[in-house]
Amino acid sequence: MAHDEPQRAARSDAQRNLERVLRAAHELFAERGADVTMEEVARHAGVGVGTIYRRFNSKEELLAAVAHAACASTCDSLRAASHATNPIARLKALALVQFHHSAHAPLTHALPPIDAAEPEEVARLLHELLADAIADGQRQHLIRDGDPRLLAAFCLELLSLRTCRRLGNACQADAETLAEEAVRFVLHGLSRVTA
Amino acid sequence: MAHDEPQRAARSDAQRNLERVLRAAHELFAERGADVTMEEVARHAGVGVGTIYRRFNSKEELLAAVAHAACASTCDSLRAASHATNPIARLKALALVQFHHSAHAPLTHALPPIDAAEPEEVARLLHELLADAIADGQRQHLIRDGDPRLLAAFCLELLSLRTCRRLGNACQADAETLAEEAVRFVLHGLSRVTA
Amino acid sequence: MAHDEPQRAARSDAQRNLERVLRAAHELFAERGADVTMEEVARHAGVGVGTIYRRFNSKEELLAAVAHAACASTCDSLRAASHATNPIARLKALALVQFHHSAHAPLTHALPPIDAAEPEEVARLLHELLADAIADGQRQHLIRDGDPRLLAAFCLELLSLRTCRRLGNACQADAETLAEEAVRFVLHGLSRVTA
Amino acid sequence: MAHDEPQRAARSDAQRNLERVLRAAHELFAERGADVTMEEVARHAGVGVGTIYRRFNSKEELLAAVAHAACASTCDSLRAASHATNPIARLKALALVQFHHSAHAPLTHALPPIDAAEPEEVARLLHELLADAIADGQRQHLIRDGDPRLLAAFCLELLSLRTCRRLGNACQADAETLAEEAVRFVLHGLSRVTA
DNA sequence: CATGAATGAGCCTTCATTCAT
DNA sequence: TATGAATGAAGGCTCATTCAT
Repeated sequence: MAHDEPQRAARSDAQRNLERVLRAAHELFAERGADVTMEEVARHAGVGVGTIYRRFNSKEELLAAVAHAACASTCDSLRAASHATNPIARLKALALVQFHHSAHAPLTHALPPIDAAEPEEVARLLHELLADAIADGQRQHLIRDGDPRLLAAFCLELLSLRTCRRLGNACQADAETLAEEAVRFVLHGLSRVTA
Repeated sequence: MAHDEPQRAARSDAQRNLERVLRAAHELFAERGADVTMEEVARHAGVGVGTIYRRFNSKEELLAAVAHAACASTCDSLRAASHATNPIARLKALALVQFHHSAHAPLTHALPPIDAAEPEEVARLLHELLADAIADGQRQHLIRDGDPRLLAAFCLELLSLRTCRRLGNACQADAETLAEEAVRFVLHGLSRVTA
Repeated sequence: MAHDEPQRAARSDAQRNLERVLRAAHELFAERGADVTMEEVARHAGVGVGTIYRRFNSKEELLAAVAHAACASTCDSLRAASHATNPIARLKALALVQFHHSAHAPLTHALPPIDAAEPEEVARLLHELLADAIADGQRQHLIRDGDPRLLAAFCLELLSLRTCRRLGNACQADAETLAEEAVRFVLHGLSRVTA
Repeated sequence: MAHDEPQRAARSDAQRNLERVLRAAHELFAERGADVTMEEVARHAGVGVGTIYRRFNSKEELLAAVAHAACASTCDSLRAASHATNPIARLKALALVQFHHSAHAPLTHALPPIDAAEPEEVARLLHELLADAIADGQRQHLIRDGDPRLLAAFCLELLSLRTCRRLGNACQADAETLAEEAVRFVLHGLSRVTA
């Protein structure tokens, strides 16, 4: 037991390094996409490049791992958001998840097709849950008619941080305000036009 | 005049090469952004790298030229689209321009800030014209209330080829159909909800 | 302290590589000027090109560094040579410094104007010290009359390794012998012609 | 005969082009050495690159031709200068030839060893004639003792335009004045020290 | 013959990856 | 196990040379 201490310490050190690497990689890749140097990631994480290559066999693997973590986090949020029973509330909650997930756009965009399965799966799931909510809303006559999958897709598109950034350039509002406006616009777009 | 022939012949050949280079560069940059090799562009155009460098001093200049051409084309379309007097028709026409202009997204995204002025100017103009159309529509009670600039921004975002490509993955329709659906969604979102 | 060893070992290895690079670069640049390939320098130093670029941001910087080292070495020699009190002895010593410094002629010639400040400063200093020695000699009636700056310039010109190499082609003597002959010629040229 | 006219005109045109190319190449190479672009030479000569390649199979050949012309000119001057009977006058005349020949230094410096035979032959001849003059002067007790070949070599070195340019930086005199000073210095260096 | 557009080998430089310490 | 120096393949760019007009 006594001689376990240093090992455990070493292990926790390694664990901490792994986390630092992932955090650093996430920040940089999410901000600037794939054209960030491994050296830069290492520096940002406060380790040497070798330390990264001990855990990840290539830059691609690191990208995939970071994307995986982001997707896992989004999935947690999705599970929580899909519990609401009211279709409109569910729709709002899911939209908010999409809004935050889109913050990693440059990251998922940078993935090579072979590694893009998971982010696409997340997008697929998000889209499915959104379509379900819309279909429910249609059944309850809260939302206008139309292919739910298509309507859901439009909603997703409208609710990305990237979008909000561009709006910030054209208009005069902060991201959060714009997000709310976007949800409102979407809901209006989905609302029934009564007569 | 007769002795002009060879010169003009040489020039027309060069002209054709220039066009091939621009076309090749446009296709590749618009598809995959800036991380396309000059060698690749040259191969795609059926010329050597030197031929490209005879016309463009750097990859950056080539990118800028291609972006310029795309912007000029979009401007032509904008002029044509902004003639419609009916606000809704104008809105549809402008939306279609945006739809096609967005096909170059990775290209304009790849431009260094210094060269991004023109694409941003086009985006600004597109946005302004759309906002004008929306404001007109509001005055004629054809479009619901709300900041025209904000509403216009949402419309733009929704009408990109990129968006349509993603929708193509999730749904079962070709790009043109999706574009029409998107316009319809947007118009519904802008329509007055008559109690 | 014990755990400093590996770091210091790594550092000393790197240090040795740096020295090898500088030595290789010096030899090649001094011999053939700037049109030596970085690959060639690397091969000559027994390293990869990347190793050079780790220390020097560009070929120009490498050139500048090599030139700086050569100038520093010359400055040391100058300090030592300028201590002699006898003007003739001082003149001889300085002439020898010039003789050795001129071995790097193609190197300093290859520097871009922006980096040429230091070599020019060395040349200026050498010239100034030589002119001082000549002026002293004139005051003591050991050297014939004439503008000391001009006479000094002639001396410098006559005392270059490059010159000696050419003499070696035309005559039948080694460089050192020729250097001595050159000093003798110079001194004779500077000597007072006593009617 | 009538139909000879255009041919002769064409031929004289070609002749004129050849001269222009040689003159342009001479000016540029003599000023900046071998790192002048063929395109630059062509532009300077007012022709296309193809016209140069019609006469010279390579840049190297052009360099050699330009060097040949310069050497031939120098040889003419040498022949004229070597007629003087007075050794001192002959020495001065030859020194002046060297002074002007050295104006092409960067050009001859740029020649690859294989083509350097002729310039070296000129240098050899110049050196030989100078040594002869010195030997004559020694026989007539006008010049101090010493190996004539060695003394001649020193004279040559001292009398280059390149030298004069550098002196111009350090002192305050134009090239011609400096040349005269150099000759004076050389003659003083060669003069007999009586007693 | 003249032209100058096209070619492509080769140079400088970057960066993912490896490996000695 | 962590470090960061070393490696070298690959990309941007230049320029001697060729060739269609």
